[in-house]
Amino acid sequence: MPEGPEVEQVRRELLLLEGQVVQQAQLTPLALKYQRYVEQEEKIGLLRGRTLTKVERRGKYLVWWFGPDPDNLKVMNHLGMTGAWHVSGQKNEELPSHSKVVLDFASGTRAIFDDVRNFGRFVVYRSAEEMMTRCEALRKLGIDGLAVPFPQAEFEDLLAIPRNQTKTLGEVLLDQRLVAGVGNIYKSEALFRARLHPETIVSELGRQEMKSLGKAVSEVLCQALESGGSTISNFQSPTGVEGKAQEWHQVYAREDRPCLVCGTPVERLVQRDRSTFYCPTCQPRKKGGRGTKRQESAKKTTQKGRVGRRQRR
DNA sequence: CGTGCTCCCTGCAAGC
DNA sequence: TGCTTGCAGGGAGCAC
Repeated sequence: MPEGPEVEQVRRELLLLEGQVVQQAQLTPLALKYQRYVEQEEKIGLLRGRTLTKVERRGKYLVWWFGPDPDNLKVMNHLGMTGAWHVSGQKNEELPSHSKVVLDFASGTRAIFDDVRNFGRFVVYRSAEEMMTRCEALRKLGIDGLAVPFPQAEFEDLLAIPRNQTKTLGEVLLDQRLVAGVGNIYKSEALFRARLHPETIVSELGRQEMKSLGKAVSEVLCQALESGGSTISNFQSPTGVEGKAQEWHQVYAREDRPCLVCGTPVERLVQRDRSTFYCPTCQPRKKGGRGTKRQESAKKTTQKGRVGRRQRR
């Protein structure tokens, strides 16, 4: 699943499209089976004839800017779990099986948005203002986890606000209003690097621990970007470049396997329906920390690799 | 303002 | 072997 570093990787590979003019923008027949794209049917036509002036990343979102007016059309694009862009010069090739959006540029370049699980988004707005009004999540994003230097003071200020004080570290790190760009993989990796137990309550953190946490988040994300992102299960970059970040995952998806530092079996717990992997030895619970109340909602799993989940359908 | 719950999706691993 | 079940995941939208 693309997190901040993977989305940044995608952005960089889309940069070659900047300055190009859209000849045609279409939704695929498959896309029109979903309400979220039917809503875009009319607006996507507005892209024709526009120049793509910029592709920027905000957290895990890509924002596509279309000119000529700098405050002209904007596209909010989220890759969700399985969204991927394919860029090529071939227009006669068969589309990937879950393609949703096809952008043809005057240069002959074609960009295809393919999204297997359909959790991604591609939403056209008439202006930046409309986008920021309509897309609350984008408006509320916290600091960018990939920012260099990492804004540590701002990070600590955000941790100090009331809604964050009572959360566990595992919960708060996934909140895009704190650090935008952190996902489930780098959440576990950052906690491991900071040697902090995922059930630690934010208010229990000392100055030094907040510093380690910010540093760990920043380092994990930046290192992932340098390695070209994690190529895991369903993430693919536009040009098929394979990331190497998964090669240094210390705890993620390593339940029951020995910690690479101390050999203790890695454990997994579930927080807000998301798995968190950690080493119980390297990331000990805080001494004297209360926090026992929290264990109810963050139950440790009993079966290997399976979690009891709510029933659906 | 906040929290917590449900839903969106489909490939595929696990279980029978 | 072949079928069914349900997990994986981030975010939107809703009720309260």
